[in-house]
Amino acid sequence: MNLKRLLDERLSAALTAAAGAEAGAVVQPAARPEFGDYQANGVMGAAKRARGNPRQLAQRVVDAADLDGVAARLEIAGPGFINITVDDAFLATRLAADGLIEAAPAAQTVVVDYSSPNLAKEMHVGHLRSTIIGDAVARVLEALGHRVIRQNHVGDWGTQFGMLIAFLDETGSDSELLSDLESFYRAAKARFDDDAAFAERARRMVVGLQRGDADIRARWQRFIDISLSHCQAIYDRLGATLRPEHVMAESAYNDDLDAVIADLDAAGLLTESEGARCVFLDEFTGKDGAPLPLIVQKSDGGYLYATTDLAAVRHRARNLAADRVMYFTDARQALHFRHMFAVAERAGFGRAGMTLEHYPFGTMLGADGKPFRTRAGEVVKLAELLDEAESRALAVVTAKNPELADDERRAIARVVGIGAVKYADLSKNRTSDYVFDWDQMLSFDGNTAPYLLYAYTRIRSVFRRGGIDEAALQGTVVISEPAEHALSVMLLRLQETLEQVAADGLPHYLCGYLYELATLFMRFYEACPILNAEPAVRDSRLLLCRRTADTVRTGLNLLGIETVERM
RNA sequence: GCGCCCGUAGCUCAGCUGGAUAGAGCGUUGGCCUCCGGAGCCAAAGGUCACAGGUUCGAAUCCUGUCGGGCGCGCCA
Repeated sequence: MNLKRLLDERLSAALTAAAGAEAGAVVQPAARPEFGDYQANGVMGAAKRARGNPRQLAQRVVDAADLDGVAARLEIAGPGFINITVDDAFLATRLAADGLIEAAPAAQTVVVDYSSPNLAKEMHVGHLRSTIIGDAVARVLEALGHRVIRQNHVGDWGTQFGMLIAFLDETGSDSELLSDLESFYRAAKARFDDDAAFAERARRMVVGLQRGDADIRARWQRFIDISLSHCQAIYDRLGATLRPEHVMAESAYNDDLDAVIADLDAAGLLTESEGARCVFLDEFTGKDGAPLPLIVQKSDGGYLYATTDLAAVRHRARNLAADRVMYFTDARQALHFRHMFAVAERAGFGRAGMTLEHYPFGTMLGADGKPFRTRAGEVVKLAELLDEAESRALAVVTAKNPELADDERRAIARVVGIGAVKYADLSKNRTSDYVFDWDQMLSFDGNTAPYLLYAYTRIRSVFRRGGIDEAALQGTVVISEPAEHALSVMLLRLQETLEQVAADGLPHYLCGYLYELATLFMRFYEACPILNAEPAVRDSRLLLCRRTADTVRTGLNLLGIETVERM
């Protein structure tokens, strides 16, 4: 149940009746514990509009509000706030009756476009954010009952692939070099720059590729398959839900591009400029106020990423019947997407009610504030980043728990290390750049994956130590201590949090929620004996433990992070 | 030149459609294991929310300007 929405609806109805005009109660989580659990801030504004006294209006709202059995107390405070304390019996009932997550009000078909690496090179840290943020949002949308269609718009087309195919010819597809696409690319580039004959072969490959030459296409496909298998290995390690069937490569739109141009032409949007075919919209200008084109066909006849992106919009509307398309890409592409969305709309590539939404994020920086690189100044490969995360985590786990068996420590280190990297990224809101810092993310304190995993293992430990069969626990929670009340309210706030994540595409709301939940659990744990409590209290507290564990595990899983039973 | 994003504690970050005394973690200082895991809990110190105006009952949040940083602006993606 979305408790926040329930309170908001009931209080808004009362406020509208009392004020004689449509008004929202504006319910939010309370800013401070002494204000209760939630607060309604809408009375002051409504009173202002009605030229009434806010405290008197607040009193009428409190009198009229239909919250019997939901709120234990409604208190008017300050200039006209209504502070809401949720009823303990109500909390107990909901915790017993409700599942963790329920379907959101209106189910949609949502296309989530994320990861989208360039297959010419190996995945590097620049691909991390798109992959894990997009994946987390996709999972949350699914959990809320939406139909999610993942689209991995990989780059597999263009001039650089001619060079790579030519080089593949020389080295063979079982080449050692291919295990490291980054060096393969560099070696190919060196050949291209140094050897005119090779460069000529590379150019012929490009032409053949575009013309659909079967032999060249087959060789291209071989390279793509190898590169994609590298990506899949990374996805599997990262615990991303992306699978081969989600790949919808640029090349897949190849046959649609002529039609895109024709459609743009038919809509009267096409203009030729300096030999290229462009779309000019009045609201887009570039340097010195000159009209900014969206170039859809180069002067040599070749198509561009804008063309492919437009074809993708068309496909997502017509064939996938999307209601909402979410793009998770680098913030530097913001202008491109705004531009492309506007053109798509003018051209009628969308469908009624379908929204195109860009979710940008910034560059990953090193501790020095410069783009995150190796000491040698090279981009950091994702595979190497994950190796380091696991080895650092293993060192910490070994230091903390040397008595654990070697293979168990490795298993824990994998979950903790990968989880720490993902969580460090997911927990930040920044649409601008963010600082990647090993020490911070593996410090195992504060708002980090290790802290949450630790909280989880402590709960599991209670069940282990007590020899409790958690599945057999019965009855309802009985709330007596403040720490139990605070924990219970927070447990019920998962739903509103997930709906917020789905609405805004910001997984850090979920991170913040889980951190608060874990903190409240730790307080409860310190304040309230569990196994040593008298039987009725003990069972109630065990129920709270079980629900907390389920919530933390579910929340972490929605972020694409696994849990461990001990660490 | 124009546009987008950003500027919150020494550092890394929260702050949800404008709400009450701007919150966490790290670091610093000081407490807490006769009790379910001390990778924990409690407390203290630390802020002209870049700056200046404006809007209003109320501004970190909205508007304008200034300063500072990042990024983008025709055939790469």
